[in-house]
Amino acid sequence: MGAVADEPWLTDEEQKSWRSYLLMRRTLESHLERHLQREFGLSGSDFEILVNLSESETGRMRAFELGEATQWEKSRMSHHLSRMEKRGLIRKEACDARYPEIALTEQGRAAIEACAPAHVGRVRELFVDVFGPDRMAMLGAASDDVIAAIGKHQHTNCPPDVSGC
Amino acid sequence: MGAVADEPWLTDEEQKSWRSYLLMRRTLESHLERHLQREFGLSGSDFEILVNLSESETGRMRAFELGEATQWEKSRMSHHLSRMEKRGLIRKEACDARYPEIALTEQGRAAIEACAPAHVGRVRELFVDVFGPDRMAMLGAASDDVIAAIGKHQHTNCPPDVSGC
DNA sequence: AAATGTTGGTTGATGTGTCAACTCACTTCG
DNA sequence: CGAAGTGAGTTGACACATCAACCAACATTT
Repeated sequence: MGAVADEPWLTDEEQKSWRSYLLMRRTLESHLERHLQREFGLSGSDFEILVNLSESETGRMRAFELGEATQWEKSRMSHHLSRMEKRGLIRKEACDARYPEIALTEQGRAAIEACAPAHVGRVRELFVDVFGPDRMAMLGAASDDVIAAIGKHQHTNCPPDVSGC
Repeated sequence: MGAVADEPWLTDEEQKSWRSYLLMRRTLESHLERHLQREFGLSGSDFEILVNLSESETGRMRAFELGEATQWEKSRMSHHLSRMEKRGLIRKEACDARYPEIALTEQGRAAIEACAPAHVGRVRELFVDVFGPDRMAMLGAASDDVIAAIGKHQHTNCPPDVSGC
């Protein structure tokens, strides 16, 4: 468990921060998720879809657009939209006779409007305000760097013939 | 969507950082998880259990200890250990005739030793080194603050009679 | 000693995410 | 025109997480 330079292992400092981060991530996520579920009967996934739909001008989007916005796999999207439709939160409308549009229902809009303030309030209280503006800005910048690094890694590390990249 | 002080909403700055963080978190997690799965046939959950077992002196722990270390629900632990046993990664040994011990098998130890360097290497390359020491230290400190805030919130916000807190 | 409670652990039902295979409308190329 | 291809979306099988109910061994109480 040393800190030899060309070994992949983390130093004690690094490991401590990394593990704090992992624990925070899990604790925050399950806390937010549980409250959303208890108080409003919505999962984090439901919330994400509803936010995207409610932010669009028309309240309707194609599944593909939702996929771009959320970065979900298409099959996850399909499954989840079916479940949400069954619960009356959205509706699939076959306008294009090929690519159905996903529309927010009354009930869906009511749900998102009811829970958004409480949810955002908790995000602010437990995360944004705890970080504070400086650390928050730094986190945003570092996050963008990590996203870029992963993107670059995807391209450099995958010769085009290798499957599944 | 303004920034009225006593409203819960996030400012544009805050929202940008928060969303970058969310995207980073998801991208990193799915990237690490997918590679672990592809290259070694292990899920992140498998990895977590195996790391804890392999770090213990004896290579064996009680399920309860694993639960404390990982913060999993006990039923999740039970289900997952059953699956891992079926795959030969661990073994449940009924020494105490009541609380079975979870032991690393040969195969389990081989699996964790084979994949740990690659996994840690990716964490370093894509996260730790991208953050760099300063931002990494800051993230660790801020994470601890968030964990503390959530802990305090749990206590202050739940009158003892309310169910499920 | 019998009744009760506590606690670590299991089980089954249900909702969710992922992968691979598939459908179907439309394109493109022969 | 017809055959192969493309791309959005669906489906089914499986792994997984969560919840509530349960079990079984120990502790406590009376």
